[in-house]
Amino acid sequence: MEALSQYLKEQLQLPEVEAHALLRYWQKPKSLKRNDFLTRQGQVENHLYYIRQGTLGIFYDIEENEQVVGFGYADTLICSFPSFIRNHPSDYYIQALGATELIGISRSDFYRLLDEYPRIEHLWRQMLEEALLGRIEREIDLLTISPRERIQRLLNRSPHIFQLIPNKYIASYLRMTPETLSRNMRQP
Amino acid sequence: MEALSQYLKEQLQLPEVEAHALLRYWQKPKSLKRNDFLTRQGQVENHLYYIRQGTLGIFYDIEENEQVVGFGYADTLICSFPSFIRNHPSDYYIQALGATELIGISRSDFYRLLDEYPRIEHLWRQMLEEALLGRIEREIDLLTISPRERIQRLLNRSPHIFQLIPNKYIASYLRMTPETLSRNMRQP
DNA sequence: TGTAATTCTTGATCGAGATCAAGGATTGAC
DNA sequence: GTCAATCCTTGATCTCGATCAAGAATTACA
Repeated sequence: MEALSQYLKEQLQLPEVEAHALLRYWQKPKSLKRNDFLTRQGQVENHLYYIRQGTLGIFYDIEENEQVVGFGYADTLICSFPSFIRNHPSDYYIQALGATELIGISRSDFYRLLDEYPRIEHLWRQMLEEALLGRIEREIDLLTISPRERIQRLLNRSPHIFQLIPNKYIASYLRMTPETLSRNMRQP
Repeated sequence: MEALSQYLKEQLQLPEVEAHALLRYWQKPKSLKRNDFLTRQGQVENHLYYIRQGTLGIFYDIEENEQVVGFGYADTLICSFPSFIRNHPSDYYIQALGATELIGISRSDFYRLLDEYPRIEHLWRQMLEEALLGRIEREIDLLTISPRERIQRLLNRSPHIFQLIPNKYIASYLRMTPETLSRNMRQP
């Protein structure tokens, strides 16, 4: 709980009162082993999670293939966003890539807090803006034609991913095969 | 102004008082001819625009190629989002694809209104959530391997685009050449 | 309306990345 | 710590979409 509290107050500049209100509800701890599902396809995502430790992958089955669309790692938030927002069954599934520990807040609690505390909504708005900017970056990554350039962009933007995540997932995330990633990682 | 007012009140459910406050500031009309720039690369995006009529393209130069990353059409909002949010020079440029008429609100006015009216911030938060969901859809579109499937997804999600926008732009948007788009539009 | 510019289509060729395959290196589970 | 499973690498081949080209259709604008 410490890390989240610090994250809210220092990183996100949320005042004490609001941080306290948020933290009261943010306490549904969950432990996952490698390959355990946090969220399954078809299931409604009722929680927003904060990752205490470990790494997770967000997957989407596309034309019968498992496609990686994102990762989660310590001290960030994760959920099947469309499902959480829309309260609909999730097209995505989220799986632990190693031993993982999370805490969650329910959608109803979360949205109640947004309505109750304008500063929390303000914070959430800012986080959404950031998330949107991230997605826009990601879109350019995906549109970049050469595999080598795509790798380079990810290396620049998120070098830590290469430490945390097995290459085969990164390859899928970068819209290429593990072979292509391997061949292009050697000599830059 | 009519259309925007109606859009705010009916589509977005914004109460009279807030709609009125927003509209007071939202009045910087602009007319563009085909190929005119709304926003140039390197220029800071200081306005958020509402498109009264016409169509626009959002472009990004990627590996020396002009890449289409989005479109704008009547009764929607448009701007170089990262530049508008971050107050930094824009990597994107926005160009009219035909005669276009817009009205804009300045960033400073807009953010002042967000701070002043929680309901406007609430509305903006909801719009950001929607925009984020749209981007997530778009990501899946881009990850879809077969050109034919990518076309199909866009046809399902935004059939109107095919009426409004010349195919060569759509091809770029769908990460393929005009030739490939043409060849795959004939027999489904 | 007429004409020039642009866009769309169809064909032929080419090449980058996918696929298939197999040996070697890491990793994880007990 | 051991052994099995998983992951990474390297090579050979193949395939789909890009590229190049040229003619037809459409659109823009005076």
